[in-house]
Amino acid sequence: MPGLEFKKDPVFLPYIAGYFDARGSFIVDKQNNITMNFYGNVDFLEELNSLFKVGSITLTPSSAWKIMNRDIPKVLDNINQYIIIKKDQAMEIIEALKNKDQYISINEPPEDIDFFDYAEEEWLYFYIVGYFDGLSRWSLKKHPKSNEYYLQISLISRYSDLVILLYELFNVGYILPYNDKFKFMAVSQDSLDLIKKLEPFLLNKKLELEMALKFKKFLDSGKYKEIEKLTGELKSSKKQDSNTTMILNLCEKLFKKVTSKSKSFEISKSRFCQEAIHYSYANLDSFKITEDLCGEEKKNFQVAINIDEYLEEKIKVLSSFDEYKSSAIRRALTLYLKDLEIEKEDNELNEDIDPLDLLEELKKGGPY
DNA sequence: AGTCCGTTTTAGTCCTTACG
DNA sequence: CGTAAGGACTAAAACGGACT
Repeated sequence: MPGLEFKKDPVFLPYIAGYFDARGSFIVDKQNNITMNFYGNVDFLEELNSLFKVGSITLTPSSAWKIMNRDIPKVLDNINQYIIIKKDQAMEIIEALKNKDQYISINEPPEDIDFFDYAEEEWLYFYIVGYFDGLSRWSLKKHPKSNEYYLQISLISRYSDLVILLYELFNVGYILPYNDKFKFMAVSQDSLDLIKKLEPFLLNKKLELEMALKFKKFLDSGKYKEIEKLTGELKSSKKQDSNTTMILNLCEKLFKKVTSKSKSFEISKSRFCQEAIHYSYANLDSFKITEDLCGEEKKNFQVAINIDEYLEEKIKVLSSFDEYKSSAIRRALTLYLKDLEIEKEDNELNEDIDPLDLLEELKKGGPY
């Protein structure tokens, strides 16, 4: 079978449709602007961009090819007939662009889709390859007991049919339940067999493929030191250049407090956490004796905090009393919340301080 | 094998700004 | 002055290693 090329042909277009179903999205904003997004490897996205000659590439926070409004049909008309998961959305968008509808509503894709309905279609194979090229994850691992190295390729999807088709088409791996989804897994020999079959068709996972082939070569010749090096390279290549956002896990109790406080101050949760870090840094003695409010509770709630270099430094200092950055920040939040309560009581007694001024000050920069 | 949780990566939305 | 590019922000999903 011939390989895939960036061409508007009946092999490539179903592939792109599969890719879009896996790693694409339609977004309609408040001004009714429509955006069609593709996420993935920059080089791959740039190839797409130059093939269709519309849209633009953005690099932060993760690389994406964005096509807006009137440009969308130039891409969508090519692949619409092959789209399966986002079919309804695609039709909606096409209609809306034609009729210049006032309000566009995008519905979630169906919970369940019978992909075997398409089993007769010759293009389904390329659709699945595209889906795989978009959504699969590759990593080099070392078995903790036997110290054997292996390549692991996984793909998580809510559509069981799709996962089963992948498993049946390539005749490798196994399927596991993953929360309310399904996880296709191929490890060791299975994953090597899989990439051998898919090698000519992978356009987005070129880097991963290159790594995997190198890995196979080193494994065959027993060069384990080289494999170690490769594992490191793979990890660092995956790392984002500028990681300015950190995600903090909170228990429900603390999350609710942070949410309501930041709402009443009309600042973002991120900003509130920043304030807490600055505050704790300025009050180290009290910080040291403050407990993490979440303790052993499950930490299922997430808050995003934007980190600049100053904040980074302060977090480092705070977490030097603590095992983890996260628990240090949770303690900082606990302290800040407690002291805000006390401050509030004081202010009610002190008429010299205008609470509105205090709020303004907080919005500007807060008590560092 | 399965769970937990700190951390990283990906996805989705909003907002400012540049530009015609 | 409206539009869209692109960055900023938020949220969700997933990873990975520890532990059992």
